[in-house]
Amino acid sequence: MNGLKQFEFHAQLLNWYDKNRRVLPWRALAGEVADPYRVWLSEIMLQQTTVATVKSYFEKFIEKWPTVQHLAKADLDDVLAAWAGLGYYARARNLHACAKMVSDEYSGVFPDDEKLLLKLPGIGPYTCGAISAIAFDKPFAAIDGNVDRVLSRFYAITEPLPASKPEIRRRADALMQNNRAGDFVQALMDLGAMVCTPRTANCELCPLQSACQGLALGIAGELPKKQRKKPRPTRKGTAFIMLRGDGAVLLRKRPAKGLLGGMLEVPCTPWDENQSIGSNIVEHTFTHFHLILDVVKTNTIEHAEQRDKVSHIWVMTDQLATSALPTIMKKVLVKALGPDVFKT
DNA sequence: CAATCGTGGTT
DNA sequence: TAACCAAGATT
Repeated sequence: MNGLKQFEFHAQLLNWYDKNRRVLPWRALAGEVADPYRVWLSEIMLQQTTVATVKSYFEKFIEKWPTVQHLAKADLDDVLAAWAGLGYYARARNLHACAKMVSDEYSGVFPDDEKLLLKLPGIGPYTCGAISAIAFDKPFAAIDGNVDRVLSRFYAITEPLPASKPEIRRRADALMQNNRAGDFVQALMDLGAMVCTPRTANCELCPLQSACQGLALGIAGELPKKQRKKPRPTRKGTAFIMLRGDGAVLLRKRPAKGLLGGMLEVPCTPWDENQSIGSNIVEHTFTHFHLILDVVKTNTIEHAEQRDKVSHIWVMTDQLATSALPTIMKKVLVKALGPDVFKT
């Protein structure tokens, strides 16, 4: 970007954004400033999660809890139940904790100071920047996976992620201007989502093509470089289905933190790599391991009582659809009770 | 810094 | 089809 005439990155990208504006439930109309509550809620949901998946959850949350105060007053179990299926359940726990802090310490008004935003649970560097720019129109960068990719290509950054993060951060900060900060950060992400995509750079469609260093060097499609991820081990276990005479099924609550923290589960043996199991199985892939569970019906409660008795609860099967059950446990229950148990 | 933490879709 | 990816945060 040191040619005779500096490439107008900002203007070119915003022009493209205006012509390709996407309508999303949480996005304000042109010229309007968004509601910080909706921006925050959507940004938390969108962490490592696709737009298509988030839409229905966002609408459900807004309907159930129209303001941050409503959410603050909710029971965590209800928030977890509404979040069920969306994954990364620490987000739901932090969401609720953050709502309470905003409600109690900031009178229900999200602070527009980035240092204060960063202190709130679940708000890290990306989400802080996104809220600052989108909700408060402040010139703070919001660097997500899209921005990593777009800027790695535009500046031909060949150092692999995450080592290249500091350079990407410097580049992104340098691009921010006071004018239309929220639109600009969303435009950069939209460009990565719609044009400069992971497998295909689509440079012929890009408003930045004339100044893209990756394109000029013919390496845009190869960037950003990343280090390979470790292979996932396979763990196994047995899930015990216990049905009561009235049609209730025995569940238990998982510990408040860690994997599926605070969510409900069918009582299980521990999940180990060396368990031997039967053949009535369901499979599920988590971020860092693959799981195979054998689903066994039993009448003896001893299996469940090996661990914490206090957390066990009986749930009527017609209530399962609105319970805080993660996807793996829905698979287990469908395997044991049939697909109709989650029909509304 | 590297590991942990879900799920569904795409190639 | 196995790998990769998605508007990351936390420890």
